Amino acid sequence: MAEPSKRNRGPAAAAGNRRALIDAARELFAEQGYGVPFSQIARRAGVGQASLYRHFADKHALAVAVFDENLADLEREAHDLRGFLELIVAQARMSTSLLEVLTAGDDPAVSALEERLRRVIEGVLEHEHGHGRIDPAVEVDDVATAVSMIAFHAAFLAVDRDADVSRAIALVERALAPRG
Amino acid sequence: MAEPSKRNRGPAAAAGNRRALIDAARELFAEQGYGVPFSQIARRAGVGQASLYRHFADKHALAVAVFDENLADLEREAHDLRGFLELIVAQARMSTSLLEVLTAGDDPAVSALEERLRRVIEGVLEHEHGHGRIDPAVEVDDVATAVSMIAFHAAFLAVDRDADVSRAIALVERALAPRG
Amino acid sequence: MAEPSKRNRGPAAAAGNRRALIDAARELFAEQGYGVPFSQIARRAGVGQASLYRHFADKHALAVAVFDENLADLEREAHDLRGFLELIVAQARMSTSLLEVLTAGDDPAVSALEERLRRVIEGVLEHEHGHGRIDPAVEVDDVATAVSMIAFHAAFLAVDRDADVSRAIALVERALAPRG
Amino acid sequence: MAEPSKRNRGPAAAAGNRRALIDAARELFAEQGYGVPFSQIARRAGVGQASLYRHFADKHALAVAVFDENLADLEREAHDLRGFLELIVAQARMSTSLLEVLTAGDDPAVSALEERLRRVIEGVLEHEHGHGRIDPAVEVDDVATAVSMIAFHAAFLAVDRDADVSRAIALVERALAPRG
DNA sequence: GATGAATGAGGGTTCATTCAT
DNA sequence: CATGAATGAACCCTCATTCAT
Repeated sequence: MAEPSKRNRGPAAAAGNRRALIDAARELFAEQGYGVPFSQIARRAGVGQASLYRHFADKHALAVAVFDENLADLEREAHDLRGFLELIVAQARMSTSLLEVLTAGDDPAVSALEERLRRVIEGVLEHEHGHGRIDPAVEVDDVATAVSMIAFHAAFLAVDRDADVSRAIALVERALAPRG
Repeated sequence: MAEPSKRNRGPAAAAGNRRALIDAARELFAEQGYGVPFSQIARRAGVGQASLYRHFADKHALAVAVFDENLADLEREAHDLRGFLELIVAQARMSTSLLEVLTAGDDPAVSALEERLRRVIEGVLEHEHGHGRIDPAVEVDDVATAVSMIAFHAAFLAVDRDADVSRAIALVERALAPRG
Repeated sequence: MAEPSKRNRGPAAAAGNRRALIDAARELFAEQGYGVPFSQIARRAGVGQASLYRHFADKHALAVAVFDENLADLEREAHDLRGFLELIVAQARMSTSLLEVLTAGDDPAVSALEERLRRVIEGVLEHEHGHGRIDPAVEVDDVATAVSMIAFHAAFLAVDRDADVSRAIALVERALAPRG
Repeated sequence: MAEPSKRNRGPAAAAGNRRALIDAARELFAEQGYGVPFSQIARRAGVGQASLYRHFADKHALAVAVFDENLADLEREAHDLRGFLELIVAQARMSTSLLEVLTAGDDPAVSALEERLRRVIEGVLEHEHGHGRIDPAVEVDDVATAVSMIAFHAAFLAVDRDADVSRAIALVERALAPRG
């Protein structure tokens, strides 16, 4: 009675299932890395295994969906360089294992995400150029490279190394700073 | 007797087997990533599976052995900053999958390797301070962080993105350069 | 209203659905064998899965329906021995996978089909006895056995072995021919 | 103590395992058809699943091994036409599901088996031509076709239809008999 | 001490079937 | 009465690890 029983809640469950799957994937990728069993994601989401396959053809597709949400956060919240870098680092530390996924293969969905990331970087550059905190010669590709470096660094660090993260952010800021 | 067959060449083969295993592991990690089956490494080395276990308790131990040799190369060949960075990048691109292994867990063997890496960095710093290409305020930890960043970046890039690598090296050099 | 969409066209669609399902089943059994997923048959027919279940309780029932239509063709078109055998062979090569289904179990629906087949054979025998091309001692069961043999032979041959088929027909004709 | 325990009896078990697997396959193919789960064959043989894969890459390879033994029986025991046909029929009824396997694809191993079958047929033809029970014009291909027909017929019949089998043998004999 | 076959647990994937809409 | 998503059981296959020789 209390429990509406898990058995076939019908198509109405579809949207909720999708959300539960993405959330479960985000958690488990963070806890156990990208190698986490696909079946475990379904179990954590409280969803049948076949339903997982219906929503996401493979783990890659799930990773893309998680990254898509991360990117939406960036688009909404990142404006100045410092805030942008800190958000990137925070996301990388949460979604460690996604990074390796996004670099391999040439999924058009991934390319689209990269394009959106470049757009965010452009916004940051414009904002900072106005404030003189980034050298005028710095291009989008430079920042994109810096983002990649700092994200991987943060992702693969042991969890408790905040000092290292600050150091990395400082290095990037110095690399992009206006030159005498 | 007539045949010098593969079957049980006796203890004399031990050293050669160890070499063959490390070489096979290096190749296969590069070709197929860290996930390569243990059995395949033994086969490539031309060695029985149980012998692999005798020499290396698990894949982690093999990764450490490969990384140990990489470090020896660094100790022998790295002197100036540019050369050091280029060698780091080259190693990272060959032994991509090792990086993630080394960051997880706290194996004392890995800690020892990190200590040796710091020693190499110290040497580079001394060398460069004499030439004024690195800011005097830069510490070993700064370079260590930069190395981590650039190594991961190089490791996870698609194989043919040399331009990105150059850009990353330039960024690091700028971050470490003497400040006006 | 504007859209005559696929969604629930009401009871009127029932007959059309049945036809579409049988056609889809015939095609897919031919293309992929009897093992084709039930869901795929529904999709090819452009019908929901549950509707498939409403019309046919299981794959066996679908196979019977297809075979039923094959038999109607035989009843309509088969008169002389040669034409009969050629039609049998053609059907067997199209509906290969049905044969094994029909032989297993003792579905009364299948028995009814077998009875109809015997009736067709009787017609052929009468026709041929008049022309002296079949030995008077040949019984319906003899022809039924020959039909079974030639049908299986044709069904399991590689698709391009027409010579073998002709040879098989010739063998059957010789076996049934009047004896000196 | 009584039980030597199943756990890793070592390489010595290899030959015995191979035999057990072939025997189990023969039984299960007969009982449940070619669709029987691969895993079940391993269980029936009392062998780990991976060992099954070591010995036979797939079900097809197992079927070939079973058929290979059948053929050895034919080579040893078949001489006159009647005995040959009866043995073929008996084998087909035991190894029903193998027939469909052998007809699909173009495995060189299967081609070799077919060649051996032709050799057996040649022997039978020579033997019978001496006794005048087969028409001189009959070729190896004719008999091969007849064998295929009668084997499939026997294989797919319900188990208790001996009368049908006799009828089929009689038909083949008549088809091959000397003509007035 | 080296060998390589045996083991069985575990993950990926698919399918028949059910059921809320 | 049609729809199509949800379910979980079942199968295939691979792998790390052990152990008789």
